[in-house]
Amino acid sequence: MFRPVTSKPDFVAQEHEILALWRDRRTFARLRAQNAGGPKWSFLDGPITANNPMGVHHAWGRAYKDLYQRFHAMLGEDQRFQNGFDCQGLWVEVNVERDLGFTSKRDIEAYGIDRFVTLCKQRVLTYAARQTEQSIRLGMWMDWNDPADLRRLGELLGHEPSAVTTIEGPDGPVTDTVEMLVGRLGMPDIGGSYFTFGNENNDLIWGFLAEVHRRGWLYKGHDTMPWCPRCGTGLSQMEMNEGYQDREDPGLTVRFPLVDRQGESLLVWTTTPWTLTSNVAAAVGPNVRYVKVRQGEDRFWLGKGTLKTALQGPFTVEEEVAGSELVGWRYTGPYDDLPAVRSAFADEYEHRVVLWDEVGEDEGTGIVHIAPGCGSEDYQLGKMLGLPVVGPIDEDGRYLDGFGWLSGLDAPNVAQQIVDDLERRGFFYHLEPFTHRYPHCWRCATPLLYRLVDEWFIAMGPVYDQPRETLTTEQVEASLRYQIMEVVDRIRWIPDFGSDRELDWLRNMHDWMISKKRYWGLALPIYDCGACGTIDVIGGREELHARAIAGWEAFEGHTPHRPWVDGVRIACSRCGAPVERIKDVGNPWLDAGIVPFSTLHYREAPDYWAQWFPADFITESFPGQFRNWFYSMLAMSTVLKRQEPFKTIFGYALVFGEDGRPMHKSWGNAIEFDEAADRMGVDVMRWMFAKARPEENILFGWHAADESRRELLILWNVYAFFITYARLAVWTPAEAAPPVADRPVLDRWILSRAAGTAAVVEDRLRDVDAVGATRALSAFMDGLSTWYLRLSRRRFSRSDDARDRVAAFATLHEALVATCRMLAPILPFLSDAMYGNLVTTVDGTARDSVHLTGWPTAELAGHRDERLEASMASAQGAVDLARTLRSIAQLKTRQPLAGAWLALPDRGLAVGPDLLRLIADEINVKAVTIIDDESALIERRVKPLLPKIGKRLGSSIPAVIAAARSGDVRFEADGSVTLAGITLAPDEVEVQATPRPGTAVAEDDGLVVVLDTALTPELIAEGDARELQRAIQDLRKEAALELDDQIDLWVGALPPAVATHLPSVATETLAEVVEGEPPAGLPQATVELDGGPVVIALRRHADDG
RNA sequence: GGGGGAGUAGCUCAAUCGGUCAGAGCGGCGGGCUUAUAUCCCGCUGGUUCCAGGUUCGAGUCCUGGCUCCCCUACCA
Repeated sequence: MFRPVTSKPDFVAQEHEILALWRDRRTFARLRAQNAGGPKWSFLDGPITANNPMGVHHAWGRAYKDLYQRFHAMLGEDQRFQNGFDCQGLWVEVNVERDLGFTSKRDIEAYGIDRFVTLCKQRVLTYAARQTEQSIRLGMWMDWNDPADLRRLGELLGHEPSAVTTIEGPDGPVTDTVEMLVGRLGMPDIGGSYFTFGNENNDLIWGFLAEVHRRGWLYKGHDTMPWCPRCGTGLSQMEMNEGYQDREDPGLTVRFPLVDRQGESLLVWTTTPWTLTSNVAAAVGPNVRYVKVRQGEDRFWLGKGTLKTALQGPFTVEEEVAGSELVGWRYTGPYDDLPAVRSAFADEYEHRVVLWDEVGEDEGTGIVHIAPGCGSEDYQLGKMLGLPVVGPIDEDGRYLDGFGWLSGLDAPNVAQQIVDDLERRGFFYHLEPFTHRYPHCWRCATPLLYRLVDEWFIAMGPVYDQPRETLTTEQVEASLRYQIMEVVDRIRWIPDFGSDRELDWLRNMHDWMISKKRYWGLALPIYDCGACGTIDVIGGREELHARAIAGWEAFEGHTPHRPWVDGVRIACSRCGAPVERIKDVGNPWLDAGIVPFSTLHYREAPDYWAQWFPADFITESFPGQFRNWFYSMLAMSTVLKRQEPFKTIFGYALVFGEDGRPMHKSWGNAIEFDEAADRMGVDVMRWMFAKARPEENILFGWHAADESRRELLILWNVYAFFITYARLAVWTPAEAAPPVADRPVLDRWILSRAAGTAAVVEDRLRDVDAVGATRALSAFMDGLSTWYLRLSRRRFSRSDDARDRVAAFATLHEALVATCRMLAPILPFLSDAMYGNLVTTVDGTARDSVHLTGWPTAELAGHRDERLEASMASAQGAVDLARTLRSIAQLKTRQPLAGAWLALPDRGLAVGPDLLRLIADEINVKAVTIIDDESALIERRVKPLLPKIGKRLGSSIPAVIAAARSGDVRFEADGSVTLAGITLAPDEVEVQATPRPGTAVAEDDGLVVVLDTALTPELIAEGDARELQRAIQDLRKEAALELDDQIDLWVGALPPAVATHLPSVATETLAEVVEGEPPAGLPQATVELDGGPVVIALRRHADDG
């Protein structure tokens, strides 16, 4: 017997029960064992940053991951399920700093890098544990560590990292120091999630960097780069994107007095007053005209096109020249007296005017302040012209020594002091706020500065100014970016615009800045010899050991992180001098990019790697990843193997609040994952996610969840109905049922629909189209509930025909089980809860989870009957039309009518007696008759199929359409038709029936229904009987009686014609009619019948008397 | 600043190769069915398909220009 089922399910509680079942029965482990050795489908998990609890935006992507892994598991495919965590990088550091109340890198160094790095590791372990729990709650089935183990390691790490401890692995216990166990997480002997801070991960990146160096693509760049003064680090091009914000800066116009032209000055505009200390030149444009203007005693030079905007007050133009005329003029800089400037200018340099193509007149004065120490374009220009460089600020954005009163001040905050100073010394001209887009640190929102730095880069190779297909092999060999593009071409991008985005990024990508002047991250294995300038790059831990000349003992036993690895020295490969590692750590996208190698055991098990590489599938949110994970994987895989790291990539957009804005705590539209899981349940969430169009942002909120839940409740109610009546009837699947071919048309229809849906959903999911899959599933569930079940209810509840009843139960059972299997990848909890009751409780030999069953397409295929499905669609259309007619005629569906007529479009459909009976029942008429186009009620109409004839007929189309509309048609013997003198072949038109004017009919796309609206006394009496029955059922419901309670019924005086129906009404309502007046106090009601009001009353029939 | 995409009902979105009447869901209003249903069905309401031109027998769809929004990209001083 099935377990009883409530009609008001608590999905959340049920999900927790299912989680417990999966755990107790080891369902996931059994699934993997079942599929072991099957065809491989390689999924690679993009690592989630283990730095905070998981958000609902993560849940969207992780729902996709789980959906497709479960689906492919149902196809019997063998998979890797390894979960991954991203661990290293500034985002973790920033949070640890915040916890400690630190404000600068000096705080970290004073605290101790070793303790700081340990805290970073602990934070990662803490949130890895938390995210693991949340992912389990989401229903994900992945290979990960017991969260308790991660927490224990984190705790031990804080106390005694070198203590030896033991952890349970898949093949037995593993013993090592705490620190090394943490470094070995995710390796085969320990199992579970991979962590990008792992030893193997770092080691393989070293190998990658050594290879890059071997090919000559690694270099140290001296340049001005965007710099975050709070984080004390440069930003790579990848990181620059998020942080552009509108910002108001001082728009300052200063005067640079000309040395050789007494009383004359250049006017120069800047939005970064702090860079004025570093001015070495003023640039003019070759195609810009310059004028000298007089204002009072002053003479100013500026671009002609900027006169109106740049100058304040009245002026007189005295002279006009080309930009080239100004070149070479010497001027006095505003900060020439500062010691740093004096020493930079020591070899006789003087400020002068230079020519630069980029100068324009859109903003400012047409004369550009050039400070090569404070801007990268300035730097390039300065390099070309041999200008001195004055770099004014340190890592924290403070002025260095040698800048007089400015030394020690925060550069971004000195604008007002500089203005005051310039004003006092006569350099000031005008100040006006200026709003522009300005880059900010993506991590801490601090406005960036441009700072002179040494950083490490991977060269991307030249960009050729020619179409890619015209490149020679030599050109491609010389340019990494084009090699990556070739790899991109071999990947399927979904949605397909992804490919263009990635190629666009690669075309515009500058050299990849991989260094960061921070603490927690990949230790770059670069050894830069101070003695001879040789650069050695170490390709792995073993190589480091072999080449170490000092410090190895102290390092041994530690993970390859700062500060421990910093103490190891090697001998320079050229001059033999002892060399230290550079202090920088690596760009964190290196960590994630190596994952297709490190997690697949590229180094220690090449055969295994070759089986799983490239991945068949990855999925991540598109925004951002083109230049991050996708890019780094592509770059590393191209360098190491010249091969695509994944074959298909599915991208999706962002999760927004229900109000269409990004989720933001202070806006009140943010929803935490845990809260969503507790209140809406994760299946509801997963259904929303699966239905959402991936290329659009999803608007996530409680109302959307309610809509989603309603859909699941429809299914649940079908299921609850089935269970209720199967229990009453004591039916189980063991009972022999008639062959499907012998079952009623509705049964054959719903099973055909199930078969068709399974095929469509499989096709859609294989094609990574969850939207298409959910649409097909929604349509199927709707048909199951509102058509199949609604029309079949009597067969379950009170059928006299035992054989028919068994057919109904068997059909609905099979349809529901098929539904569970089709829903399993999307709704793992609901589907398994229903399946458990539908199958496991009654069949001890069946698999005990829906997730262990295979995908059902093949099993259902025999049920498919597409012709029947099309005919049923017509029947449904006919019912809709009849309802419309009833509504217009104000005849309730309860009122029986004598008959209806039906005309079908000419589509070769067969609506046999079965379907006519079904339509008749549904619209409550005695009989439905098919009419043909000879009937007096309708006439034939021709619908020209425009897409077919349009090209052939051209301008005569309007006449053809007009003729078709007016019915001016000649039907030819061969089936062709003539309209407006033009003959159309049979396959160029569709012949439809349409109503002749003046009859009571409804029509839709050739389907015509005519309703006999005449009421006879017999029909009215029958309608009254139905009304009476409904009132009794209402009253039963009101009295809260059980479905199978017998009742005593009192009915007031009825007209004789209605009274004849009373016995059947009594049967329907399980009533025994009692004569006389009802006892007082019983539930009663008044029914408005055609013959007048009638009072009814009832009570539960006493069991024994 | 450069490049790309999108504008369809109050909201979220459909509309096949250019094809006859631009449709759903949600919302609102009215009605109906129902002892599976907090479901569902029917009807009504709601549209200058962003604007202006053009191509075509025919344009939501293609072309040109404009407006608005989004995304990508960018240190123009």
